[in-house]
Amino acid sequence: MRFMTSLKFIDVVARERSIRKAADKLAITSTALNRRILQIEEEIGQPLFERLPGGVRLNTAGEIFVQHIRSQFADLARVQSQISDLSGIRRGHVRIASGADALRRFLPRSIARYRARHPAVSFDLSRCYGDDAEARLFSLDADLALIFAPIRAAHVHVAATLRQQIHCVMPAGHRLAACETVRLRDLAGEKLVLPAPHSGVRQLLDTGMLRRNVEPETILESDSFEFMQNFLHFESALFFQIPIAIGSETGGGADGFDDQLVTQPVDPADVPPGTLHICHLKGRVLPVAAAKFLDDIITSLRSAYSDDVDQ
Amino acid sequence: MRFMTSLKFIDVVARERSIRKAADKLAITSTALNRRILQIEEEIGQPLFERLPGGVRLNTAGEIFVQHIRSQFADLARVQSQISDLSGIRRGHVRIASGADALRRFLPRSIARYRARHPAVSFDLSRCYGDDAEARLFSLDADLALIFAPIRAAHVHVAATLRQQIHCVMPAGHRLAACETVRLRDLAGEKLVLPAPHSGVRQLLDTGMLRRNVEPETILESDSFEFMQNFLHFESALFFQIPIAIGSETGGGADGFDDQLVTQPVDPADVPPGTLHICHLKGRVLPVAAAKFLDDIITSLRSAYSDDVDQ
DNA sequence: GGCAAGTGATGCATTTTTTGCACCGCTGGC
DNA sequence: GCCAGCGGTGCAAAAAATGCATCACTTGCC
Repeated sequence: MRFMTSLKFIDVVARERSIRKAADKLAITSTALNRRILQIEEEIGQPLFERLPGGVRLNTAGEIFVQHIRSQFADLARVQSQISDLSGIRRGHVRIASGADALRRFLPRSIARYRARHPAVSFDLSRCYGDDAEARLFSLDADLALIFAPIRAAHVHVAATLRQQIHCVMPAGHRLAACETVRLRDLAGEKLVLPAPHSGVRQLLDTGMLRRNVEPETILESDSFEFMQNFLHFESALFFQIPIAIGSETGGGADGFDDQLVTQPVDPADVPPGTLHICHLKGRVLPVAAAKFLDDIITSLRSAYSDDVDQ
Repeated sequence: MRFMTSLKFIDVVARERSIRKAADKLAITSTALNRRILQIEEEIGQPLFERLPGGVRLNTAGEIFVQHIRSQFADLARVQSQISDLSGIRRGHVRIASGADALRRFLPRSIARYRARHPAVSFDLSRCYGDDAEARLFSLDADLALIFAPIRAAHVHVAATLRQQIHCVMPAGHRLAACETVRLRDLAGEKLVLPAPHSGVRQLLDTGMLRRNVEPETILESDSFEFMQNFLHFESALFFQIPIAIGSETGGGADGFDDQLVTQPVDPADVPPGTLHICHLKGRVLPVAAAKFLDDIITSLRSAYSDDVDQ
């Protein structure tokens, strides 16, 4: 897209906060890049960057303009995917910002199923936490976000939500495996592996523990499901997850999940269910591919979790 | 805006439906223009125009792309006005599509008042009827529209409405000038000058006449207020208008209005009040200047017509 | 204090891109 | 069957973008 290069350049300079670094990245000379920026600033009639000794930084006008540029790029992508759709083949690129929960089992399966029908659609998955995901939506670096945490930003539109009860994962044969639900008071004396402090699961747990006045024995903190899962092979402990991360939505719960581990729901009276939010930027028209994929995962969630899905 | 020229070119070609005509308008050679178009079509990966023996025409992909281009231009204008606003001076350009009613007295006064505060804002007024106005909003050739007619298009957002009773304009000393309201049955035997058939006033009148079974003696049809007004100096007749076209909102009703003419409201029992719609394209973020001017006219309408304004 | 390394800006020669001219092939109307 | 109008193309000239060398400046370090 030759007619967008100058704008792309400005976007990169804004991200790199340096003309020379951006020039390296764009494989041109810093002088060429510098002059393009000066030219556009002249056309706009105002500088877009503050010149600092160590580089450049967007000023207020620049912030506004770069936001405009990004929305133009996103809109152009939408237009292209819409045009490609005319020829019958759905082309496009869907960029998803997701927490580790949905990224683990749900999204791989969903994307594979979607791609089986539309092989010309490519995907971009980036794992990130709530605030990051919202920021990525806002900077138009992501089309969709799946966040297991409260939504704070006002400019995010929640297309669907999925209620998820926290589950406790333990070695098969653990004494708690027999109970129907796990109560927090049962955790006394158990060794716990907790998720990272900023994760949605952790925050729900913390609130519950505080309320029930339970002081857990935390032996580890990790934001890696794989790590926790494998750790339990060596030392008996408990960790926590939500069903969508375990992949039980295909039924059974065994489905490829570690044979040596079992999961039990934590009692909702102790820890209330959290909410997975599936969202995109408010007011934005999504590219065809992203919009259809969004439909796709909502219907697939509904078929798996029916009552727990809201729109 | 050098980085938008190629897009502007495509827009003009789409409007002119001819590369050569567009090239004339853009003051370049047809070959240069032709090649720019071919280049962009190649970058898009699909042709945007059908080549006909007598020129070119947008194909479906082109329609989508041109709509994108126009929204880009509108958005760029918004960004520029927003950036200019940072420096304290409000710059910008507001394009208004309006019926003759509001264009006559209300808009000149409103715009002059606005420009007194913001001299760097320029305006573009185009008189057009309901459907045209909606089309202009959609093709982003207008920011605001003031239409005294029902809104049909779904993509139009109505920011405010103003109820307006049809008034009857007659020579001073006319026998009906004494009545409080004009009933349709009083019009029997009167010579009428009716507004153009597609005008909102005319359609309300027609409905009322049909219902009351009144057969008016129509001696003229005109869509020009000036014509009708001056015609009454030579031949005694009646014509119809809404208050906003007469300019009575500043109080009194005389205010520069023809001394030899008086206005009387048509009885609402015979002809229901119509609605002036003040609208813009749904989902669009208006440039600062347009948004503020919109606020301006809504508050000025409210102070003049209070109860008849809805938002 | 001075030096080195980093930044953005600028003059000038070079390369790349765009433009204009002349011309082609084609279609529709007279 | 010709003619006017259309879009498309080869080639040379004009214009724009680029790269190199260099400047002015700030910061951190010795």
